[in-house]
Amino acid sequence: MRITYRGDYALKAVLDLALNEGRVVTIHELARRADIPIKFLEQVLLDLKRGGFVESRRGKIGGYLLSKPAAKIKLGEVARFIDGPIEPITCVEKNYSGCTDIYKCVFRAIWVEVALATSNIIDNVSFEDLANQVRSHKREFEYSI
Amino acid sequence: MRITYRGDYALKAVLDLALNEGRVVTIHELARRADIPIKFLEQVLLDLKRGGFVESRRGKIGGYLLSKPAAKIKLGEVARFIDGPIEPITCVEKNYSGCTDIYKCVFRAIWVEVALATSNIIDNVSFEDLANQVRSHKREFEYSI
DNA sequence: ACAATGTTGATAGACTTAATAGAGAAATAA
DNA sequence: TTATTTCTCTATTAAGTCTATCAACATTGT
Repeated sequence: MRITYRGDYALKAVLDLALNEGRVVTIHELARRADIPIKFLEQVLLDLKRGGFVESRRGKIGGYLLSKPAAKIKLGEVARFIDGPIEPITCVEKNYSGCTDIYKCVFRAIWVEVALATSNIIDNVSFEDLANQVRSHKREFEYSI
Repeated sequence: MRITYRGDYALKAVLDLALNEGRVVTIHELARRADIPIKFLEQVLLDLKRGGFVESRRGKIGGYLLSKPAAKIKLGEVARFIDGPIEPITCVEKNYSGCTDIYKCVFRAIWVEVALATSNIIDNVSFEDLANQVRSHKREFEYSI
Protein backbone atom coordinates (compact mmCIF):
# COMPACT_ATOMS: atom_id res chain seq x y z
CA MET A 1 0.00 0.00 0.00
CA ARG A 2 1.23 3.39 -0.91
CA ILE A 3 -0.47 6.63 0.09
CA THR A 4 -0.22 9.27 -2.62
CA TYR A 5 -0.69 12.99 -2.17
CA ARG A 6 -4.21 12.49 -3.41
CA GLY A 7 -4.86 9.97 -0.68
CA ASP A 8 -3.17 12.04 1.97
CA TYR A 9 -5.25 15.06 1.00
CA ALA A 10 -8.43 13.00 1.06
CA LEU A 11 -7.71 11.72 4.56
CA LYS A 12 -6.91 15.18 5.83
CA ALA A 13 -10.08 16.59 4.30
CA VAL A 14 -12.24 13.91 5.88
CA LEU A 15 -10.54 14.45 9.22
CA ASP A 16 -11.20 18.18 8.99
CA LEU A 17 -14.86 17.50 8.28
CA ALA A 18 -14.92 15.10 11.21
CA LEU A 19 -13.54 17.82 13.47
CA ASN A 20 -16.29 20.11 12.22
CA GLU A 21 -19.14 17.63 12.30
CA GLY A 22 -22.47 19.42 12.13
CA ARG A 23 -21.10 22.39 10.23
CA VAL A 24 -20.75 22.92 6.51
CA VAL A 25 -17.15 23.61 5.56
CA THR A 26 -16.14 25.40 2.38
CA ILE A 27 -13.43 24.10 0.16
CA HIS A 28 -11.49 27.27 0.87
CA GLU A 29 -11.41 26.57 4.57
CA LEU A 30 -10.37 22.99 3.94
CA ALA A 31 -7.67 24.01 1.51
CA ARG A 32 -6.30 26.65 3.83
CA ARG A 33 -6.30 24.60 7.00
CA ALA A 34 -4.85 21.51 5.38
CA ASP A 35 -2.60 23.39 2.99
CA ILE A 36 -3.84 21.68 -0.15
CA PRO A 37 -3.90 23.18 -3.69
CA ILE A 38 -7.53 24.13 -4.05
CA LYS A 39 -8.05 22.88 -7.58
CA PHE A 40 -6.62 19.53 -6.68
CA LEU A 41 -8.77 19.39 -3.59
CA GLU A 42 -11.85 19.99 -5.73
CA GLN A 43 -11.20 16.75 -7.57
CA VAL A 44 -10.50 14.87 -4.39
CA LEU A 45 -13.71 16.07 -2.78
CA LEU A 46 -15.72 15.10 -5.84
CA ASP A 47 -14.21 11.66 -5.57
CA LEU A 48 -15.06 11.47 -1.90
CA LYS A 49 -18.59 12.50 -2.75
CA ARG A 50 -18.90 9.79 -5.36
CA GLY A 51 -17.53 7.37 -2.80
CA GLY A 52 -20.34 8.29 -0.44
CA PHE A 53 -18.09 9.74 2.22
CA VAL A 54 -19.10 13.37 1.96
CA GLU A 55 -22.03 15.47 0.83
CA SER A 56 -22.02 18.93 -0.62
CA ARG A 57 -24.21 22.01 -0.55
CA ARG A 58 -24.04 24.49 -3.38
CA GLY A 59 -24.62 28.19 -3.34
CA LYS A 60 -23.74 30.99 -1.06
CA ILE A 61 -23.77 29.04 2.18
CA GLY A 62 -22.51 25.89 0.55
CA GLY A 63 -19.63 23.61 1.34
CA TYR A 64 -18.94 20.04 2.36
CA LEU A 65 -19.91 17.80 5.25
CA LEU A 66 -19.64 14.14 6.12
CA SER A 67 -22.44 12.03 4.74
CA LYS A 68 -22.42 9.77 7.80
CA PRO A 69 -21.14 9.96 11.37
CA ALA A 70 -17.36 10.10 11.63
CA ALA A 71 -17.56 7.03 13.83
CA LYS A 72 -18.81 5.03 10.87
CA ILE A 73 -16.05 6.02 8.48
CA LYS A 74 -12.94 3.89 8.76
CA LEU A 75 -9.53 5.09 7.71
CA GLY A 76 -9.13 1.99 5.57
CA GLU A 77 -12.27 2.65 3.58
CA VAL A 78 -11.15 6.06 2.47
CA ALA A 79 -7.58 5.01 1.84
CA ARG A 80 -8.63 2.08 -0.35
CA PHE A 81 -11.21 4.11 -2.19
CA ILE A 82 -8.77 6.83 -3.14
CA ASP A 83 -5.48 5.00 -3.52
CA GLY A 84 -6.66 1.55 -4.47
CA PRO A 85 -6.11 -1.90 -2.98
CA ILE A 86 -3.83 -2.15 0.02
CA GLU A 87 -2.40 -5.45 -1.17
CA PRO A 88 1.31 -5.11 -1.85
CA ILE A 89 1.15 -7.08 -5.07
CA THR A 90 -1.46 -7.69 -7.71
CA CYS A 91 -1.66 -11.46 -7.34
CA VAL A 92 -3.11 -11.00 -3.87
CA GLU A 93 -5.88 -8.64 -4.88
CA LYS A 94 -9.46 -9.79 -5.22
CA ASN A 95 -10.57 -11.17 -8.56
CA TYR A 96 -7.03 -11.79 -9.72
CA SER A 97 -6.88 -14.71 -12.07
CA GLY A 98 -3.31 -14.92 -13.38
CA CYS A 99 -0.93 -17.46 -11.76
CA THR A 100 -2.20 -20.92 -12.47
CA ASP A 101 0.14 -22.19 -9.84
CA ILE A 102 -0.80 -19.84 -7.05
CA TYR A 103 -0.57 -22.65 -4.55
CA LYS A 104 3.07 -23.17 -5.42
CA CYS A 105 4.07 -19.59 -4.83
CA VAL A 106 5.74 -19.15 -1.48
CA PHE A 107 5.73 -15.39 -1.76
CA ARG A 108 2.01 -15.08 -2.11
CA ALA A 109 1.42 -16.28 1.41
CA ILE A 110 3.72 -13.58 2.72
CA TRP A 111 1.97 -10.82 0.84
CA VAL A 112 -1.37 -12.06 2.08
CA GLU A 113 -0.03 -11.81 5.62
CA VAL A 114 1.16 -8.28 5.00
CA ALA A 115 -2.20 -7.25 3.57
CA LEU A 116 -4.03 -8.72 6.55
CA ALA A 117 -1.75 -7.01 9.04
CA THR A 118 -2.30 -3.72 7.27
CA SER A 119 -6.05 -3.95 7.08
CA ASN A 120 -6.10 -5.02 10.69
CA ILE A 121 -4.74 -1.62 11.53
CA ILE A 122 -6.42 0.74 9.13
CA ASP A 123 -9.83 -0.88 9.22
CA ASN A 124 -10.01 -0.52 12.97
CA VAL A 125 -9.56 3.22 13.19
CA SER A 126 -12.51 5.52 12.58
CA PHE A 127 -12.37 9.22 11.85
CA GLU A 128 -14.06 9.79 15.17
CA ASP A 129 -11.07 8.14 16.84
CA LEU A 130 -8.74 10.34 14.86
CA ALA A 131 -10.73 13.49 15.59
CA ASN A 132 -10.69 12.68 19.28
CA GLN A 133 -6.96 12.26 19.19
CA VAL A 134 -6.59 15.66 17.61
CA ARG A 135 -8.90 17.20 20.16
CA SER A 136 -7.14 15.69 23.15
CA HIS A 137 -3.83 16.73 21.72
CA LYS A 138 -5.05 20.28 21.30
CA ARG A 139 -6.24 20.31 24.92
CA GLU A 140 -2.89 19.10 26.14
CA PHE A 141 -1.20 21.76 24.10
CA GLU A 142 -3.34 24.55 25.53
CA TYR A 143 -2.75 23.42 29.11
CA SER A 144 0.94 23.56 28.52
CA ILE A 145 0.88 27.30 27.71
CA MET B 1 4.85 -0.95 0.16
CA ARG B 2 4.18 -1.97 -3.36
CA ILE B 3 6.00 -4.82 -5.12
CA THR B 4 6.67 -4.06 -8.77
CA TYR B 5 7.44 -6.59 -11.45
CA ARG B 6 11.04 -5.66 -10.96
CA GLY B 7 10.82 -6.57 -7.28
CA ASP B 8 8.86 -9.71 -7.93
CA TYR B 9 11.42 -10.85 -10.47
CA ALA B 10 14.25 -10.09 -8.07
CA LEU B 11 12.67 -12.17 -5.33
CA LYS B 12 12.04 -15.07 -7.68
CA ALA B 13 15.60 -14.93 -8.93
CA VAL B 14 17.05 -14.97 -5.45
CA LEU B 15 14.77 -17.84 -4.50
CA ASP B 16 15.92 -19.80 -7.54
CA LEU B 17 19.52 -19.22 -6.56
CA ALA B 18 18.68 -20.31 -3.03
CA LEU B 19 17.21 -23.53 -4.38
CA ASN B 20 20.43 -24.06 -6.33
CA GLU B 21 22.85 -23.04 -3.62
CA GLY B 22 26.35 -24.24 -4.45
CA ARG B 23 25.79 -24.18 -8.20
CA VAL B 24 26.32 -21.35 -10.66
CA VAL B 25 23.11 -20.60 -12.51
CA THR B 26 23.02 -18.86 -15.86
CA ILE B 27 20.69 -16.03 -16.58
CA HIS B 28 19.05 -18.18 -19.22
CA GLU B 29 18.11 -20.82 -16.72
CA LEU B 30 16.79 -18.22 -14.34
CA ALA B 31 14.80 -16.49 -17.03
CA ARG B 32 13.29 -19.71 -18.29
CA ARG B 33 12.38 -21.20 -14.94
CA ALA B 34 10.92 -18.00 -13.52
CA ASP B 35 9.47 -16.84 -16.82
CA ILE B 36 11.14 -13.44 -16.80
CA PRO B 37 12.11 -11.36 -19.88
CA ILE B 38 15.82 -11.99 -20.08
CA LYS B 39 16.91 -8.43 -20.82
CA PHE B 40 14.93 -7.15 -17.90
CA LEU B 41 16.35 -9.85 -15.69
CA GLU B 42 19.84 -8.73 -16.64
CA GLN B 43 19.19 -5.36 -15.07
CA VAL B 44 17.64 -6.89 -12.03
CA LEU B 45 20.57 -9.22 -11.46
CA LEU B 46 23.02 -6.36 -11.84
CA ASP B 47 21.06 -4.49 -9.22
CA LEU B 48 21.13 -7.49 -6.94
CA LYS B 49 24.85 -7.71 -7.45
CA ARG B 50 25.36 -4.09 -6.52
CA GLY B 51 23.21 -4.72 -3.50
CA GLY B 52 25.55 -7.47 -2.41
CA PHE B 53 23.00 -10.25 -2.67
CA VAL B 54 24.48 -12.15 -5.58
CA GLU B 55 27.83 -12.68 -7.23
CA SER B 56 28.56 -13.40 -10.83
CA ARG B 57 31.05 -15.40 -12.85
CA ARG B 58 31.83 -14.36 -16.37
CA GLY B 59 32.81 -16.45 -19.29
CA LYS B 60 31.86 -19.80 -20.58
CA ILE B 61 30.89 -21.44 -17.34
CA GLY B 62 29.66 -18.23 -15.83
CA GLY B 63 26.40 -17.37 -14.17
CA TYR B 64 25.05 -16.17 -10.86
CA LEU B 65 25.11 -17.40 -7.30
CA LEU B 66 24.20 -16.08 -3.89
CA SER B 67 26.96 -14.08 -2.28
CA LYS B 68 26.02 -15.35 1.17
CA PRO B 69 24.05 -18.24 2.63
CA ALA B 70 20.33 -18.12 1.82
CA ALA B 71 19.67 -18.24 5.53
CA LYS B 72 21.26 -14.84 5.89
CA ILE B 73 19.23 -13.11 3.22
CA LYS B 74 15.91 -11.84 4.45
CA LEU B 75 12.97 -11.25 2.15
CA GLY B 76 12.65 -7.71 3.48
CA GLU B 77 16.21 -6.78 2.58
CA VAL B 78 15.79 -7.65 -1.05
CA ALA B 79 12.32 -6.15 -1.31
CA ARG B 80 13.46 -2.84 0.16
CA PHE B 81 16.58 -2.74 -1.93
CA ILE B 82 14.76 -3.23 -5.20
CA ASP B 83 11.43 -1.55 -4.61
CA GLY B 84 12.36 1.05 -2.05
CA PRO B 85 11.14 1.81 1.46
CA ILE B 86 8.25 -0.24 2.76
CA GLU B 87 6.73 2.76 4.52
CA PRO B 88 3.34 3.56 3.05
CA ILE B 89 3.97 7.29 3.03
CA THR B 90 7.02 9.49 2.69
CA CYS B 91 6.70 11.27 6.02
CA VAL B 92 7.39 8.00 7.80
CA GLU B 93 10.56 7.18 5.93
CA LYS B 94 13.98 7.68 7.46
CA ASN B 95 15.61 11.07 7.07
CA TYR B 96 12.36 12.76 6.20
CA SER B 97 12.40 16.35 7.29
CA GLY B 98 9.21 17.97 6.03
CA CYS B 99 6.26 18.34 8.42
CA THR B 100 7.25 20.72 11.19
CA ASP B 101 4.23 19.51 13.07
CA ILE B 102 4.81 15.81 12.79
CA TYR B 103 3.77 15.32 16.39
CA LYS B 104 0.36 16.79 15.60
CA CYS B 105 -0.36 14.43 12.74
CA VAL B 106 -2.62 11.62 13.82
CA PHE B 107 -2.14 9.75 10.58
CA ARG B 108 1.58 9.44 10.94
CA ALA B 109 1.25 7.16 13.94
CA ILE B 110 -0.96 4.84 11.92
CA TRP B 111 1.46 4.64 9.03
CA VAL B 112 4.28 3.92 11.44
CA GLU B 113 2.24 1.04 12.83
CA VAL B 114 1.63 -0.30 9.33
CA ALA B 115 5.31 -0.09 8.46
CA LEU B 116 6.26 -1.92 11.65
CA ALA B 117 3.72 -4.66 11.08
CA THR B 118 5.00 -5.12 7.57
CA SER B 119 8.66 -5.26 8.47
CA ASN B 120 7.80 -7.64 11.27
CA ILE B 121 6.69 -10.07 8.63
CA ILE B 122 9.12 -9.63 5.79
CA ASP B 123 12.23 -9.19 7.91
CA ASN B 124 11.64 -12.49 9.64
CA VAL B 125 11.60 -14.70 6.59
CA SER B 126 14.86 -15.82 5.01
CA PHE B 127 15.34 -17.28 1.59
CA GLU B 128 16.33 -20.51 3.23
CA ASP B 129 12.89 -20.65 4.81
CA LEU B 130 11.31 -19.99 1.45
CA ALA B 131 13.46 -22.54 -0.31
CA ASN B 132 12.54 -25.14 2.29
CA GLN B 133 8.88 -24.42 1.77
CA VAL B 134 9.28 -24.97 -1.93
CA ARG B 135 11.18 -28.20 -1.34
CA SER B 136 8.64 -29.60 1.07
CA HIS B 137 5.87 -28.62 -1.27
CA LYS B 138 7.55 -30.39 -4.12
CA ARG B 139 7.95 -33.50 -1.97
CA GLU B 140 4.28 -33.44 -1.10
CA PHE B 141 3.44 -33.05 -4.73
CA GLU B 142 5.54 -36.02 -5.77
CA TYR B 143 4.08 -38.24 -3.07
CA SER B 144 0.64 -37.39 -4.29
CA ILE B 145 1.30 -38.85 -7.74
C1' DA C 1 40.36 -17.54 -32.29
C1' DC C 2 35.82 -18.74 -30.79
C1' DA C 3 31.71 -19.15 -28.31
C1' DA C 4 29.26 -18.47 -24.19
C1' DT C 5 28.50 -15.59 -20.59
C1' DG C 6 27.91 -11.27 -17.92
C1' DT C 7 28.10 -5.61 -18.30
C1' DT C 8 26.58 -1.25 -19.53
C1' DG C 9 24.07 2.65 -21.25
C1' DA C 10 20.47 4.24 -23.99
C1' DT C 11 15.89 4.51 -25.16
C1' DA C 12 11.00 3.76 -26.26
C1' DG C 13 6.13 3.34 -24.96
C1' DA C 14 2.69 3.11 -21.74
C1' DC C 15 1.07 4.54 -17.63
C1' DT C 16 0.59 7.33 -13.27
C1' DT C 17 0.73 11.40 -10.52
C1' DA C 18 0.31 16.24 -9.20
C1' DA C 19 -1.23 20.32 -10.43
C1' DT C 20 -3.60 23.88 -13.14
C1' DA C 21 -7.17 26.06 -16.22
C1' DG C 22 -11.53 27.42 -17.52
C1' DA C 23 -16.30 27.17 -18.44
C1' DG C 24 -20.61 25.71 -16.26
C1' DA C 25 -24.55 24.99 -12.85
C1' DA C 26 -26.96 25.68 -8.52
C1' DA C 27 -28.21 28.19 -4.39
C1' DT C 28 -28.64 32.34 -1.80
C1' DA C 29 -29.11 37.27 -0.64
C1' DA C 30 -29.88 41.88 -1.94
C1' DT D 1 -34.08 39.80 -11.07
C1' DT D 2 -29.21 40.18 -10.61
C1' DA D 3 -24.91 39.50 -8.46
C1' DT D 4 -22.22 36.63 -5.80
C1' DT D 5 -20.63 32.61 -3.82
C1' DT D 6 -20.22 28.12 -3.95
C1' DC D 7 -19.67 23.45 -6.01
C1' DT D 8 -19.13 20.63 -10.78
C1' DC D 9 -17.00 18.89 -14.66
C1' DT D 10 -13.72 18.09 -18.43
C1' DA D 11 -9.26 18.88 -20.34
C1' DT D 12 -4.61 19.52 -20.33
C1' DT D 13 0.15 19.83 -18.91
C1' DA D 14 4.49 18.51 -16.93
C1' DA D 15 7.06 15.35 -14.67
C1' DG D 16 8.05 11.04 -13.19
C1' DT D 17 7.90 5.80 -13.06
C1' DC D 18 7.69 1.19 -14.87
C1' DT D 19 8.36 -2.49 -18.15
C1' DA D 20 10.76 -3.97 -21.75
C1' DT D 21 14.11 -4.11 -25.49
C1' DC D 22 18.38 -3.03 -28.17
C1' DA D 23 23.07 -2.78 -29.37
C1' DA D 24 27.70 -2.71 -28.26
C1' DC D 25 31.19 -4.20 -24.99
C1' DA D 26 34.20 -7.08 -21.68
C1' DT D 27 35.55 -11.42 -19.68
C1' DT D 28 36.40 -16.28 -19.42
C1' DG D 29 37.28 -21.22 -20.77
C1' DT D 30 38.38 -24.33 -24.54
